[in-house]
Amino acid sequence: MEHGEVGTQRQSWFEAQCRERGLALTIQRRAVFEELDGRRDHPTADQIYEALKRRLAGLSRTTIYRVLETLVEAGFARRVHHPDAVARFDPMTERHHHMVCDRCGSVHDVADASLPALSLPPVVAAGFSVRDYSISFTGLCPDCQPS
Amino acid sequence: MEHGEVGTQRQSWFEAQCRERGLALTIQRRAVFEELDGRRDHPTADQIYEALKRRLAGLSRTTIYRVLETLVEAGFARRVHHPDAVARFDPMTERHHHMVCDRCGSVHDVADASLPALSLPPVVAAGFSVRDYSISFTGLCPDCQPS
DNA sequence: TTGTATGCAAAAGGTTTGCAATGAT
DNA sequence: ATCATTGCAAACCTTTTGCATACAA
Repeated sequence: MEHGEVGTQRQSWFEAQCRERGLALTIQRRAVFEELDGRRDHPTADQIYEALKRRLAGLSRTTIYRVLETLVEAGFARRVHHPDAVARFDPMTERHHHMVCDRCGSVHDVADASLPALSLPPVVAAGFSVRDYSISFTGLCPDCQPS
Repeated sequence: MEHGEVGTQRQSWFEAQCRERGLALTIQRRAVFEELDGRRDHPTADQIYEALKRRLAGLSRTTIYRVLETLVEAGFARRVHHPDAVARFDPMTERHHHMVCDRCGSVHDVADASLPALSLPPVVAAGFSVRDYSISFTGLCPDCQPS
């Protein structure tokens, strides 16, 4: 399953995956996955919560934290590497890169096409096993450009 | 001034830089810089505090946060991009890369020599100005290898 | 002496935990 | 019916802020 599929397809895939792994399909899990998957802004737990609380009566922040943790453990999402002290989440689990704004902290996906074809061999330093890598570009986003 | 110089040389350089910029040379600033500069483990503010509190009677956590902020603003240190929700600091301001352990979160410097010579042209996507980049390798550190 | 930096206390965020109730299978 | 998951409340941890004091220049 790749990103770029329409929402319902991704959602069906998510549900099938959960059933396969014995993860209960709760309304909350469906909603958090759907919300995260539909965003490209690498939201925080609180942003997910704010986006869903109207729709899901009685929704708790605690649940958001726990569901996000579950999604990460199960490989449906990743934590974004970020300089600020707030956890941000990314629904893209395939290798890709980020542009992080030094001023506002926003995170943007970097289109692979704009990058030179990188095929970095994993660095196997003494005792490390390397699974993947990700490049963080730093600088200023469009909104933070000095005028 | 490059990393790898002996401590006292770095310290003199730091003090000269502060004078040049009109930054007051307090005992706390000296101590935080010295402590951070002497570590390769990308410590949190609290780890710096714990390391210094015996030596500096009455030292406050608040000061550590403020001094680290000052060091970052002045270009003496950087915030490390990290998936956890705690700020980590790095005394190496030159371009370099990291290996982040998926399990324990530890951050290790990746020796440039073990990397293919990268000379990535900055990605200038629509409206972004790119200042630098850093590669995060992910996987397991020696301590977290499955036996 | 002047103004910046520190320490304290308190507040503000962000995240985690215990436990009872709910809900998915 | 059973076990996992949720919601609540409270705790915990990290970071920030206001203000008076202390200290570097």
